[in-house]
Amino acid sequence: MTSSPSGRPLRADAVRNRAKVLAAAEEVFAVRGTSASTEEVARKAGVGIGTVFRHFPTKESLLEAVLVALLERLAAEAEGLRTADDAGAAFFGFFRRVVAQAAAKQAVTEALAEAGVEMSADARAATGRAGPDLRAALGALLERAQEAGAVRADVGPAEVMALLAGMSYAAARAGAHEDVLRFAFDGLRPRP
Amino acid sequence: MTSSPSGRPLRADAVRNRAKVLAAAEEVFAVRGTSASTEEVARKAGVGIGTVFRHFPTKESLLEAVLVALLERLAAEAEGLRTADDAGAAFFGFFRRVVAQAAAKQAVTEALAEAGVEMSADARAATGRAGPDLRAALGALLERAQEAGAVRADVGPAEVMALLAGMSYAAARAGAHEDVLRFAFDGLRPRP
Amino acid sequence: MTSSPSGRPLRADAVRNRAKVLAAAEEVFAVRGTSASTEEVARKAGVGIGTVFRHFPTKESLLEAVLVALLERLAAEAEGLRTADDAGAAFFGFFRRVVAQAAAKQAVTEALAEAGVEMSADARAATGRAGPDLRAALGALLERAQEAGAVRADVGPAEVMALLAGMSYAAARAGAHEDVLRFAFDGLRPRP
Amino acid sequence: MTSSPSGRPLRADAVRNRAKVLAAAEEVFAVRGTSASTEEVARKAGVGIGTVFRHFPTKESLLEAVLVALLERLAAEAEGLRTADDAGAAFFGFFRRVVAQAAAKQAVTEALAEAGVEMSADARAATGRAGPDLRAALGALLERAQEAGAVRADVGPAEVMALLAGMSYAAARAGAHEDVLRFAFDGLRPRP
DNA sequence: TATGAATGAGGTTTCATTCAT
DNA sequence: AATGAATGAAACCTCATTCAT
Repeated sequence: MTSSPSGRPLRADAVRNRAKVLAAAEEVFAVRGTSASTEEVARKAGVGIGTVFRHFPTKESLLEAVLVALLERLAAEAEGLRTADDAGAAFFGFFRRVVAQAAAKQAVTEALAEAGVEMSADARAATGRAGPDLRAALGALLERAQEAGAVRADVGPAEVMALLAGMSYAAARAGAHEDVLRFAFDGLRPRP
Repeated sequence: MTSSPSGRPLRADAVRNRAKVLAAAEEVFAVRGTSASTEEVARKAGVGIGTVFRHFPTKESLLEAVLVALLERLAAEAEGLRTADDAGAAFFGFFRRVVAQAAAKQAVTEALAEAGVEMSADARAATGRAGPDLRAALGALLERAQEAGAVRADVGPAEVMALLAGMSYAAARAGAHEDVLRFAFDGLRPRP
Repeated sequence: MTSSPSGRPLRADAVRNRAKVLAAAEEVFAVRGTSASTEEVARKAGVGIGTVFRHFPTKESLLEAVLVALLERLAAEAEGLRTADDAGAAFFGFFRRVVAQAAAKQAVTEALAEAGVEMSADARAATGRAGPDLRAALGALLERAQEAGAVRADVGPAEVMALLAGMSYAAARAGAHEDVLRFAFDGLRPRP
Repeated sequence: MTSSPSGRPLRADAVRNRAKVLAAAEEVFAVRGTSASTEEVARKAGVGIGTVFRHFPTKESLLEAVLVALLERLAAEAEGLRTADDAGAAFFGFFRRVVAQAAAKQAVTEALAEAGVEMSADARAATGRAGPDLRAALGALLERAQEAGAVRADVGPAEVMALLAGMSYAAARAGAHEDVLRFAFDGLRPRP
């Protein structure tokens, strides 16, 4: 899972440092935006600037890694809800939690957008399996919720992803909260 | 309205230059993102870099001016719909057109987010009257649509602004279109 | 002659600064080798680092400009000797002076090598007309010296350029002087 | 002869590694120039970067070792020709072969220049016995060639070394070959 | 007023060297 | 002894901003 570009497994301390750098990057980019300097990431991680570049040879690759990590976390969370008792609650709850995270971490929104339906070839390459994984897991939640009658039948996973990205953006930037989600959710429910 | 930083009215050619710079900035930032260089804006406008900084003393002030211009345009459009015959069509049509614009110009999304409900003091100072103007005009459209029974009564202008920003973002980044708006609009309609 | 990339003539002060930078670069690279830093050149020239990069957008382009300047100077010198009375003295004297210069400035040798007979397409593009100009001027000197019987008839300009480059290198690095040129010159004279 | 920096004799595998590193350095520096990274040498040698620095504690010491190895090889070759039948052919043949090698490996030229007549104290310390050895062996070839009447009597070993370095440079950089050597050799032959 | 050359802080990236494993 | 991750100084280059022309 965590292996060097040469294919060999990383040394234990290298793994630790890689994780420290990634965590620091996530936080710094969330707070300061993606234009924050790599040097600040290094400082926050408590490592030398050279260490950051050993693990992520360009700033872009570091940004990508942050996105991938976020997507993987979300996909895992969705995956865990696949067998929940109440399919509707699982679906809407997941949606709600993603948006809440986005309100705290701007990067989440960008990650969602990148993972979105019609990705560019570049973005697809960048996020690797993480984007498709999330879409698949979300698709499964959606399907079960539809079967349970909690979500209308004429919605597709692509539309849900787009709504998710949009609501996350709104939460992060325009200060939207529960109030706004109410309407979005009503739009997804079967018309009475 | 168009006056130099020193407060004096601008000479005719200075007014023309200011407009040229603004138009160029709008295009350059739309295409290249806000990290495009001021120099590129000057080149596109066909003026010297010094001229750009004479009219907009910092890059940030130039970005703000672009936002304000966009907001003013949207507010004017909304204003023009205030007396439309079909209040529901006016409201949803305006929403749709804003999102369509956003799909083409990323800056629109950012402008909407900045104009959003609970703006920071900084942003408020930056966008001046443009944000409130848009919110007021949109509020009027909303109210009339609600009176006409086209939009549910428990929505406020703040929520609409947030939805607008979110859907614009989704359109610009995640490739969402009409398909997604369908659900958002259904969420805003009165429950049958 | 000295014009900006955009084709317009440079402002007077810009011309002065360009010359200062070029002179500084010549000296710094001569003393410290081509791996000397661009910052040192800026310091020596008494300008900011940004100024160096405004005139020469990459370090490579600065190195090229130094080479070109050297080649142009040599070509001009050779050109001036075209009508000298004693064609043999003109030829050998020029050769000698070039080697003496090379002993002081390492860059001269590199310039000669770049200007040499079978240049790569890259180098040709880099040195522009400067290399061919020098070869042409040197060729003229050679021809007249051959007609005057001072140089053997079976030497071509390409061989002379190669000898020139080689002797310059020897002078600069291995400390060769007049003693060594004696033999090289004897090799170029008609066999008695 | 091959001992670690600490003076102790090396283990057999350490000797092998030292040789691997040296061979890799020779090739890498020949192809990429002396600014190639130490890391690339390590990669080519198939060892870790730490191993390179264990054997050659600075990059400069590695470069020196490459030079010394080249000089030793040339000195050995010259040594082997000391008793050749045709002293003139031996001398000129050796000269020719050195130049041919230099055309392929830039480092040869630098090695020759370093080994040249009036070395700096630094360079002398660096190349150790290798420079003097080559000069001595070349001097012997020269002397015998002079006794045989193949080379003029007024040339000294210092001048020959300088010519050798210069012609090697010309061969490596300016693409000179046999054509140019003809004239250099004629310059060394007795005037008829 | 308009121009664009000059400035220099700051960003990304490389690499010789050190040191824990 | 060998490894390769960590280090950080220093390189190249960009760009918002200032200022002489």
